[in-house]
Amino acid sequence: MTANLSHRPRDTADRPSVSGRVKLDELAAHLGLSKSTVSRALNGYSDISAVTRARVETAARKLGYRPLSHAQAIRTGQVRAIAMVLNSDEPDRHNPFLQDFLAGACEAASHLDWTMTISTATSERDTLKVLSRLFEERKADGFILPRTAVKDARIGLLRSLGVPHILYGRTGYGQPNTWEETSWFDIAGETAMRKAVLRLAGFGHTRIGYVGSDLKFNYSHLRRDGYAEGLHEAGLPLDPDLIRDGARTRDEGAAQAMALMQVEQPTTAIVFATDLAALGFYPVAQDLGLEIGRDVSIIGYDGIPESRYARPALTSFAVDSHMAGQRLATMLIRQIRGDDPAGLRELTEATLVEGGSDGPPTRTPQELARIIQTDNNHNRGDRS
Amino acid sequence: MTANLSHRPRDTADRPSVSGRVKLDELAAHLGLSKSTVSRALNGYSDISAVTRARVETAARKLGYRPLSHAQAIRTGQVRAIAMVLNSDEPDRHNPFLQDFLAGACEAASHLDWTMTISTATSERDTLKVLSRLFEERKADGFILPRTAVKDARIGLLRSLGVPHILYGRTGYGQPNTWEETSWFDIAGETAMRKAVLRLAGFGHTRIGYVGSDLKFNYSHLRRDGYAEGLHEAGLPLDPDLIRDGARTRDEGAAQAMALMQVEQPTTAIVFATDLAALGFYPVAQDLGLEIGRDVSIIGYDGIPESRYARPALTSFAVDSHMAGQRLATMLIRQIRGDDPAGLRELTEATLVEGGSDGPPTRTPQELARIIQTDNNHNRGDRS
DNA sequence: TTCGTTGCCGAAACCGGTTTCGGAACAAAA
DNA sequence: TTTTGTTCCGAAACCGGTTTCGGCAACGAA
Repeated sequence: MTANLSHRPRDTADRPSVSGRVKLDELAAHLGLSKSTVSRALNGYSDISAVTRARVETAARKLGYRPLSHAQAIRTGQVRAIAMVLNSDEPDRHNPFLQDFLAGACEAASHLDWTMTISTATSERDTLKVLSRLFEERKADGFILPRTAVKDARIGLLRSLGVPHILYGRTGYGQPNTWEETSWFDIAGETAMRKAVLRLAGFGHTRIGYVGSDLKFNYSHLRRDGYAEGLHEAGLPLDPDLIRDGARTRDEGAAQAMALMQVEQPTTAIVFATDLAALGFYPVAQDLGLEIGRDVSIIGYDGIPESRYARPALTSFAVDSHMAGQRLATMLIRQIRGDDPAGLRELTEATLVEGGSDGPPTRTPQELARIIQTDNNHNRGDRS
Repeated sequence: MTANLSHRPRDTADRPSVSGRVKLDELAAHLGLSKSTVSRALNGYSDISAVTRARVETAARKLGYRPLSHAQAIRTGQVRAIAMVLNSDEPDRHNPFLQDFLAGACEAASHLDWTMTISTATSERDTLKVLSRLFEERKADGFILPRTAVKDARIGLLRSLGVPHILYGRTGYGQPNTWEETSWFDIAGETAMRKAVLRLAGFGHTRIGYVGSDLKFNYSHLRRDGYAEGLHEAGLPLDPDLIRDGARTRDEGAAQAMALMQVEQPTTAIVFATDLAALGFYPVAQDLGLEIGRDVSIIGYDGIPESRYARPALTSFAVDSHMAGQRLATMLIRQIRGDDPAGLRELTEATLVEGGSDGPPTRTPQELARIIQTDNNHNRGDRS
């Protein structure tokens, strides 16, 4: 094996390197230029003549020259990579949108010749450690922070370290100006919730319940506000008993919805902060003897694919994860390149996707209560 | 605040650098050693005395020294990163397991102080380009190739480039020794399919259908073989009419299953190569007036979360994506570090998760045909 | 005492790019 | 003709590590 090596002729500069890769040296030698000139030509310096630049560029393309990113990084300090740390601790972590989101982010990053590195953590504290390590080793130049919390330790850490970052979601609910200089991208869940209430009120519903999500996340507060605002606009009273929070999963959504229905005056409609919680309501409704879309109307939020396959299909406000990933990646890269973080903010809206899960009320709360009472006795213990 | 700085004596090497980061130089100066000694001490060279090594290690820990990965890479040629390119073109790309898989892979990688970079492509050709770029710029030292096809262009490319890679799934079905020197990790879908048939046969079914997946993927062939083998072991005849291939999505699964039922002699049980296809059967069964688990038995494969929430819950062979990611990452890193690829192979099995979707047959094919005939007329055109 | 060894460390080259700086060539102004 | 600018490029420093190589002590053996 090694015998080959000793027999090999002494290499001259023009010959492609052993590894097959063309190096800057070799490209320069091929062109009869110095490597500094070639480098500057490729990086758009203005002290290179137009003809030389053109020559260099065509030669680079022809020889397939591709600079090693880490070799560039050692001088420039940038690895041209952004990162995201997922918390695999969450109970609702089975996010079917992850691939869409990543596709959007990677697409945008690739387009600018950047890459995306991801990592996972098993807790909030672990997340901070992973973020630190990733940046200290310069595996990434900046971070996308998904699932922002009301009080989010990640933001403080990265800000104190001076590391570029962008939030997917706002933060600091109730503490104005907390995210003064932070850039973010978000989808206005509050607007969707407001519209959901108005839609239901437009159908004629007057008792509209709300099942919210984990209040540690910022979006939960905003969506609840949107629900309240919708009621206000519709001229309906805000009844605290109709608000149930903390439904993170399907089962928790089912439990909270159940709590709204098994009372003297059940709601005729429910707005869910997440599709997952809304989907949890389907078996519950069946057990209670209620037909979704007729006896009781529900609206969800997220637009997860499963909601399209529920029967009836769930009316929901769909989020464009692909676009979110794309915007976040481009905005983050722009920030790393020097843009002012405060200027990098965007708020978009979810789009309503109509299903068959909502419509005009067909029952009064009293009638619902009666159905639930009788039917619940029948089916009790029927399920595991 | 900054006043402190100006009063400070002209800096000797001991002071931490401006950026806050401790560099190897500074660590060495702090210790009164040369940086080469410190580097060798940290990298486990044998020509460093035990006491010196210990001193270096504690100092490094205390000062929080963390080498820049790209600075190391320039000399070592390794960036300590593995990558995976997802094809976001697939119709069944909404993989709820992605996060589990990534978590497993990242966990294993982090444990060895490696990282994971991901990218997406929009077609098969695009995938090849992305792989090339990623490796040429040395964004990664090796690749995990998910969703192996029977004829997989990615493998040829990476092999010809001499790039380390590992397959998630086998390849080269029908062409023995194609993947001679390639390392892979896979879950024996064929075994699961065989067991599924035997389970159904054990229940007393004699007409067992099969709905397979896209034959361009290697696993589709293996699973179909497993189905055939199961029939053989059970002493049942293999009827080509009971085999339907190419169901990539829910809807396609529904269509193929429908084709198995709307005949003179419907099957009393169906084995699905994927849960997604099996879930597509639920509304179909309802339309046909059949109760899943009684009138017709079905078994799926994958163990996606939705199958737990179907009613009745889908009996399925569950795949441990987290483990898969973990094994693939560790095996790939081991390969990059010099292990023989041919020795790095693993085959595990999926685990049966019982739901209520299968059981002893309660109808003969003739009875099923009659039910379907009448009920189908009733419900025709009932759905959008 | 002398001559290898061996253990341990420092100096310097090296990796593949980027960036600074100075200077040659040439044109325009004095 | 000399001076002053421009334009454009090469030499060399530089980034922060890793690796090679040689040398100095200390030690044991002759």
